[in-house]
Amino acid sequence: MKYWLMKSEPDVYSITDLKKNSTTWWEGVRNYQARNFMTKDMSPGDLVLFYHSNAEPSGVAGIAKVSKSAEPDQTQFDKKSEYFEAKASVDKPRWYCVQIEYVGTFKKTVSLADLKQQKDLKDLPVLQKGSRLSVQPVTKTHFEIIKTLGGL
DNA sequence: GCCAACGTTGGC
DNA sequence: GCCAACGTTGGC
Repeated sequence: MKYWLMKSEPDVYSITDLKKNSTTWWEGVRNYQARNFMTKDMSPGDLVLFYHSNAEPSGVAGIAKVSKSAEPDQTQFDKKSEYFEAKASVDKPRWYCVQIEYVGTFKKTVSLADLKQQKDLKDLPVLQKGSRLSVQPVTKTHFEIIKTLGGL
């Protein structure tokens, strides 16, 4: 089993939305490295730190898990979607996404400031300068520390 | 709103 | 295959 951190802007899709919907396809990822993590390395059952970016405060808001392995992201075929990809076709999809399922919401978001205070988390990818990747692997140790900080 | 960091594109 | 220009991300 692996552990991940996935970013979302809560104005677009928050942990509360995921709780409401129970599951969601993680559509809209348009970065090759993030895509490759989803297609090659993620498996159902993997656990996910749900990270709110561009938020007040930004930080880890809860836990989800991978419920279905990667399939073609349908939004790339939709001309009306902001995620439309002209170079993709149903025969040759370019973008993929996994389905994730709600697990739990932290009592209080573990903010970036909280994360930075933890010496044991100094190597956490999301804390590194210029870290923009929206799907990142995290170690089991880091996952457990953050889960505990979040009260789960 | 600013801007540093990073990814992608496209001319050559 | 290089690299300048451009677009995006995301903290502050």
